[in-house]
Amino acid sequence: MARPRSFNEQEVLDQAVNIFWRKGFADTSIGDLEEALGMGRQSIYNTFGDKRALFVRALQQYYERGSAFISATFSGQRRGLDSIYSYFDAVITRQTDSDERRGCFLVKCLVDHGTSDSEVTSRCKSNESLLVTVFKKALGEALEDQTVPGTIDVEATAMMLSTQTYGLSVMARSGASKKVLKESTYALLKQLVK
Amino acid sequence: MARPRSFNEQEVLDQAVNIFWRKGFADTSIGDLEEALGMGRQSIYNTFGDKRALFVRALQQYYERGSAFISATFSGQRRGLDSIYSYFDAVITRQTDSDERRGCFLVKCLVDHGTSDSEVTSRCKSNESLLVTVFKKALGEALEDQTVPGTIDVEATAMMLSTQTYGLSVMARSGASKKVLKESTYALLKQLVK
DNA sequence: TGGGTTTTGTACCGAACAGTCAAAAACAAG
DNA sequence: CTTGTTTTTGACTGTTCGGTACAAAACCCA
Repeated sequence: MARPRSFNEQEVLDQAVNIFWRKGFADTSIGDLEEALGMGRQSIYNTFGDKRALFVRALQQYYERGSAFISATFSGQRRGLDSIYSYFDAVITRQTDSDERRGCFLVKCLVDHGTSDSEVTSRCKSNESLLVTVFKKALGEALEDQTVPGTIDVEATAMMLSTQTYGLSVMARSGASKKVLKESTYALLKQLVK
Repeated sequence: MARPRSFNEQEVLDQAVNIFWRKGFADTSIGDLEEALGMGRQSIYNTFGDKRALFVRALQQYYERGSAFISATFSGQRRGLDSIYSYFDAVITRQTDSDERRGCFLVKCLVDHGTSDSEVTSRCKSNESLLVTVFKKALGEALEDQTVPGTIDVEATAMMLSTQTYGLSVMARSGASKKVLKESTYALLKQLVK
């Protein structure tokens, strides 16, 4: 009945994440978006509303993929300390495999917009609490398996591992190599082993 | 011989840090700076050159103060694990004592500008290597005192503690309370004790 | 092939931006 | 008080910004 769209919405949102990640929200102009998304100005406004709404959509897509990734990593065959190891391995690989997209987009948004932007903080909080939850689950399993000392504070340790995840993102952003990040992470996890 | 300045340069730079920290570089207009710094537009351009130069000066001042703070903390009477504990205590207090200035300005700049801005990254790198250096020194002392296991990898552990410092800054930015940050940090440091 | 609907390209708008210019104001020294 | 130097004030400029209006183009269905 009508002219079909010449773009795929999810692919476009991926490109939006890319450019917002690289330049930040304020420094990304509509012209930049036209070029990066490969669509005209009016199509952008038709599809997403305005620059801000497009940003939130992009952030949402990134968040959903990240959550799925976390859930998948912690619900495979691995359990306990193993799942924690493999999660950090995957995170480090993800965060160092591209020269431009270093770190975590959620961390960038969080640091960018601080506590004032509820659209940003709500997604970051959700991500964080998911992370704490899966860490607690894995630590609980490790306690069952007796691979960690029975004296650890599960809640605080899960928080600490989340903090380390944030730290890795900043480290990656500052250009740290995969090797350094892995050694640093192993130095942490080795201390956990019983 | 001439009209004296009506402002103190260091105080003005502090205010510049404040507003750049709160709004980010791109979102801070010259008008915002006039208001925050309490000086006219032409005075800003006379004194600092342009917006970018002012930003770099502000960053530099923040960096110098931070470095002095780190050096001071690790050259007091405390040594070994004690100095590491007191450093994290001080960091956590600094990063949570104000509702607006949460986290670390260097981390914000690093995440903001990524690896592309050499003026930013050089200061962050300097800060990071200073931190790694003092952590290594403290861990070396702890080894002498036999308060940590002889098996630890000093280099990797120092890196890991720096990563944790970055992580704390992001956590603080996301609104974590002083209590949570302390518990999380203690969960980490307790694992280090022999 | 032609009508109806949606997408797309182009031109455009007021606002806000970083930065400049010139004149006025404030001081120190004689 | 006058002179010389610097800071300050405020108006101004060209550019870029996010967003809009409108018409042309592309497509589906009949």
